[in-house]
Amino acid sequence: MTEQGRGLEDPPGAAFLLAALGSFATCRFSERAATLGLTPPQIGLLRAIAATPGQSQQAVAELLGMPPSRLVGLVDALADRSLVERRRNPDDRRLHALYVTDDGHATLRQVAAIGREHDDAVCGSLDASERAQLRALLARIAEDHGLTPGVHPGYRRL
Amino acid sequence: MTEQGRGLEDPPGAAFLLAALGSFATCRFSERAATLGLTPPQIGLLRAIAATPGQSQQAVAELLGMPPSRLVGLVDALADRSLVERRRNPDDRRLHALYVTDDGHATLRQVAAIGREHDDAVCGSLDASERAQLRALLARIAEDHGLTPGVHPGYRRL
DNA sequence: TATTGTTATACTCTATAACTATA
DNA sequence: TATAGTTATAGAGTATAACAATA
Repeated sequence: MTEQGRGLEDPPGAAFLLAALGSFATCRFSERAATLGLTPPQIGLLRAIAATPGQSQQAVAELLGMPPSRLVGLVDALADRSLVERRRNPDDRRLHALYVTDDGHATLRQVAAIGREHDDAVCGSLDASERAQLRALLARIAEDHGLTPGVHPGYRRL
Repeated sequence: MTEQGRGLEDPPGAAFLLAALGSFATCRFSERAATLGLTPPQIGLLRAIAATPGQSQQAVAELLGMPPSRLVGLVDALADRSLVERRRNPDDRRLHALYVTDDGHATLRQVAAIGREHDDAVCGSLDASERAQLRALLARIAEDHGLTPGVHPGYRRL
């Protein structure tokens, strides 16, 4: 998506810079994720399952703010690669509890590694104190708008 | 697009916060743009034409980093609403020079207004000095990566 | 009848490549 | 033949709604 803020010559506002750099960062992260054969949504789901193991697909879909039908394809892709597994609940066979496998946890460690590389690549021009400052400012904004920590808001409906 | 950075519980890195807040900001800006009947890409194009009047479609497409074929539909939409116009070059009738009309300039003033509202809504929890600090940090990162000032990078190929 | 997960369908956005008109 | 713009086609990603299985 291409979005403009103000004048091409005027100093852009913080919100426009946020949108532009966010798009840039997402694009770059997507490239790194591809080296693991994963897409950003797949990684988001894998991490969500690891954070809340044993939840139903509907519960995880709710946490991530996406329709359950979308989750199905994402879980399929991760399950095909044995990174997660669905376990039927014997007490209520409608429910599919989601778990990360050992392979999935190993992949999550690789994900953490590319996340650090990504962070260094994006914020390379800032020293440690500046990066902490940036993190603090961004975290304040995110909290102010009620964003779930660690969850990408995607383009969920309001 | 949904992207995860690190753990849902670990403090996310600055790059992840950037992606998450950028997506959030884009979504919110898109809503404001809709009140003008415009999409973010249309606004980006309108602003680009205003910044470089009389350029060919190919030149503007190059500036924005999109294929010329994509520009056609965007220009059509803006031209249908008389916000921009194509003027054929009599010396080389293949060229369509792009100009913003008076209506287009009036719309750009409305765009500037919603841009300010948007900036206030997104950064409302920061005081003026913090917002300036944030802008400075983000501008450094953007410059470090060679982003064209005032132009949203979209998802252009590398 | 209500709920979980799944599938089917349709729609939006975009890129690639073919096409036209001018040169 | 080469270039500017346009149109056609196809693919990715996603939401909505219909459906099947289970309660």
